[in-house]
Amino acid sequence: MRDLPKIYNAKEVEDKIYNLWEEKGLFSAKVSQEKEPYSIVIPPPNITGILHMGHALNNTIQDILIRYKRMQGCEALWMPGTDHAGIATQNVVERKLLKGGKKRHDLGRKEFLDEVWKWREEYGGVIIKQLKFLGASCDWKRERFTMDEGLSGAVVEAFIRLYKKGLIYRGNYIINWCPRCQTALSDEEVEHRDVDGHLYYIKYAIKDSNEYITVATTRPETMLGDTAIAVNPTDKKYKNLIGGVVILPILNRELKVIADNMIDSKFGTGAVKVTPAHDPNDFQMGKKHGLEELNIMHPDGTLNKNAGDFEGMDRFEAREALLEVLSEKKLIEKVEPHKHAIGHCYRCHTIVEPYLSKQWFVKMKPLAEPAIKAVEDNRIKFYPKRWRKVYLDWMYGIRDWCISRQIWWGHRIPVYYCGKCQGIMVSKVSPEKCPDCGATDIVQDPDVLDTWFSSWLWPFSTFGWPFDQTADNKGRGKGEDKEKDISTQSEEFKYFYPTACLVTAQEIIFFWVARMIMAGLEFCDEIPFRDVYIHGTVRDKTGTKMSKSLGNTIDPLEIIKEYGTDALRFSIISITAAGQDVFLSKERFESGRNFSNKLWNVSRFLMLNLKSDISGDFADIKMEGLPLADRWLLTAFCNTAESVTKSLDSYRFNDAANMIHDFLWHKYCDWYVEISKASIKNEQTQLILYNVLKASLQLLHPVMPFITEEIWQVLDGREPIMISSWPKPHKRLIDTQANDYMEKIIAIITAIRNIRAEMNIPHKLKIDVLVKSNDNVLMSFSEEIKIYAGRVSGVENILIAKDIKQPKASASNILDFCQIYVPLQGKVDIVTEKARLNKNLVESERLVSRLLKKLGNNSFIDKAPKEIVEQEKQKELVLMAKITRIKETIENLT
RNA sequence: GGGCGGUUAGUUCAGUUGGUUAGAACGCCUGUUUUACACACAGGAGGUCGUAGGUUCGACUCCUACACCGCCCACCA
Repeated sequence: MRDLPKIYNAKEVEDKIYNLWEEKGLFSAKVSQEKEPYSIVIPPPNITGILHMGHALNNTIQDILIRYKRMQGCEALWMPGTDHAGIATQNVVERKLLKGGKKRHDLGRKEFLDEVWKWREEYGGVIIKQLKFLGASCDWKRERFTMDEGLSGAVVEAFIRLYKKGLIYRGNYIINWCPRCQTALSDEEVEHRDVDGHLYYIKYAIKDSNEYITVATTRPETMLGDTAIAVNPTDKKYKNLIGGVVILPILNRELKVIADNMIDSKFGTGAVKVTPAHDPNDFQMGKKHGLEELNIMHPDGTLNKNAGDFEGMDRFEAREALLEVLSEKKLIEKVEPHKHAIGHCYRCHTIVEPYLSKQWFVKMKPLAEPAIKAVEDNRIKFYPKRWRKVYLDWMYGIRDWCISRQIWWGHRIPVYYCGKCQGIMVSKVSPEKCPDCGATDIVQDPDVLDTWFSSWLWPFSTFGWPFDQTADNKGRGKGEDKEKDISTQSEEFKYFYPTACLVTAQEIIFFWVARMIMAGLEFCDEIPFRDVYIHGTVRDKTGTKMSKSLGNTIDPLEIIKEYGTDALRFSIISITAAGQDVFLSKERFESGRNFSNKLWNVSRFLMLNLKSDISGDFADIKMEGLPLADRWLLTAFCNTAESVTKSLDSYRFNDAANMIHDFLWHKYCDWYVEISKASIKNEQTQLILYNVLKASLQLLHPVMPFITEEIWQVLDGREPIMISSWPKPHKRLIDTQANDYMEKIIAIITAIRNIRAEMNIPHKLKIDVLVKSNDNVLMSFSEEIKIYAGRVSGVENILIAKDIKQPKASASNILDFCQIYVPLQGKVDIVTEKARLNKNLVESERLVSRLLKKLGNNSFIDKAPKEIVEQEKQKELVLMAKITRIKETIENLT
């Protein structure tokens, strides 16, 4: 054993330890038939990502599971990688180009993509480096990227399979369009936020009449694309207008008045303008009534030539201009404030436009069915359970998935069009000629796929799926492992898939979790994971979600720098109850830092006091003749080991962390180490100090990997703690009676300390103590009590006996099972002493009266279980006796 | 509009199937340089568990309403 430096230098230790693990190859997992597999795939962070508290929480949890299972003897694989994050990354690179005054179209597709790859080479690995700072024990050699050769092959394969099954189609529909990113979005990529808007009441002239019909709208500019007016067929107000014609203001086009029961006659005026090209409802109505779909907008959100004088204006600019014109013409009946939810792009937060365009879709209902069943049958379980319902509700109402994106960065859609006959070819590679007409004029679809179209394959594409391919199956990207043979990869898939647990946040259930389940069942005929653990969202202390734009973030890297990674991990885990959101402030990390410091110092204490050649494990501890405190500690340790194991098995990470904290700090350090200072040279004491600390470090290792490894290396060093075996409680070491009596002694010592503190007895002054008790067993521990109390509460002599009389001028403390007297000639003030005893009396009487009420209730006696009644009667006896003794003690005070 | 979560000490939160004298951390008060740790040690104060009902021998825990805070979903223009 070597010494530990006085101060724990987290940064230095963390670098050293992480390198040690990596050098020894401890992160890597391989197929091993003797071991049970335990695998987790990481939610691949975006290559644009930088580590935030959400990542810190998410990855700490995964690392805890992986380290725990690894120590339990599983072949634990944590599969890492990154996501190409189509829109997000493209936006970042576009912004960078813009600084040089260039747009992506100035470069052209190929050159732009080169730029993105360059950017990725330079910055795409930042998040991985940061995960390493966090201590993540991923099998880095397996690191994947969603744009790898292999994973790209998987994407194409998945597309083609679905297309052939008729589950992918192309069509003109209203989709969510981001005018800034200039691409379609899926429904999930739109964030709805309540916005204070207005409801404008606009008058449309009825043809050949002086009258008007008023419609209400929140988006007046879309009226330029109106192709009808709709009312409810049962609405008496408008009955005679149905089939008539009204004049669209400004553009003066004629619009038919149609009847449709989609219209709610109670909302607004009961009459609705119909704009099939710019509203999903109107689109549906338009189809039903054969209305013209008139697009008035360019992809960038400016109006097109169909908008007349408003052509070229931005949509919101046009709204203002249009309202002005309408107002001049006195066509605005009124304007009401109106709060409503408006969709925003989840990547750039621009207001999304419902937009008519030709896109590719996945038919989801057939995919959803088996995925619903898998959860209904509990083959996949959600933790906490409430997310099961959220998942199922969404799946029951699932809608088709718009998967084409009008951006460049991503997997290009494997569809080719014949320039001559317009035929469609779906293929892995560009066909040389059209199979229908033989033309060679062939163009690939310019669009790329939604990022999530690669993510949903992640749990199996990372294991080399698809397996029946040769061309697309050569592993991971640029150059490495080209020779890897297919059977090996299938072997790994068979071994590690399905994965054990998916750890993620609530926001991602629909985007990713649900889709992975569908993909797993569709493409592999097997669920992708058995458990889904949903942790809370990280918020600031006011409850607002942490985000860069709000500036309310706490940077995990800063915490790591200041307090150490283990402090970060411990703190965030100990305050995160299963699935609850986490409210953070910087001060909350102090508890983790303090705990690190405590661990470090108690370890230093051992180094300074233990024999340098100490060895021997739990088996070498001789229980025979072992003192009480030692038995108590061993029992408490076994209980802790058992509870921690149970907690980790049920995803109760905060409980696990807090239980080890409590054991190590308050039992091991505060009591056992203090007491053992009296017998520090004793071999058994040393063995216990040594082994209990080591085993506790093991229990703590999944949560605080670095400091536990560092201390372990110094204490033991034979093999890293990381691959040591998870501690099991040994029956031999458990002594319940000793445990109970030690708890009593702790109560006695606490009572003595209480007297000392309240009587202001100086620390250096030794005192004598008398304990009156009828408990023979307690008396049999007299010698130990004397040592313990002497060591930690400054007691010179202590006498435990049945027939002790209350000495004159003594301070006392009456417990449930004994009376404690401290003779203090000349130091006891009768008034304060009485007050002290009285407080105890009042509290005991309060408890007794409550008990008496309960025991006086006949139906309690009749109906409550016998043990409970007996237990309450016992309590009453004990308390009554205690009250009597307190009263006597007060009376004898002179 | 539908669904979900929360409401427990000054603060932030635990409290797993109903039976504990309702816990922790931080903060607060008092004392301590006791030979690992002041990022510490010892002692202490502090809660009618959001409100109102109900079920039960018994409710922080189960049920029903309500209030407030927060989140998610939703094509009422």
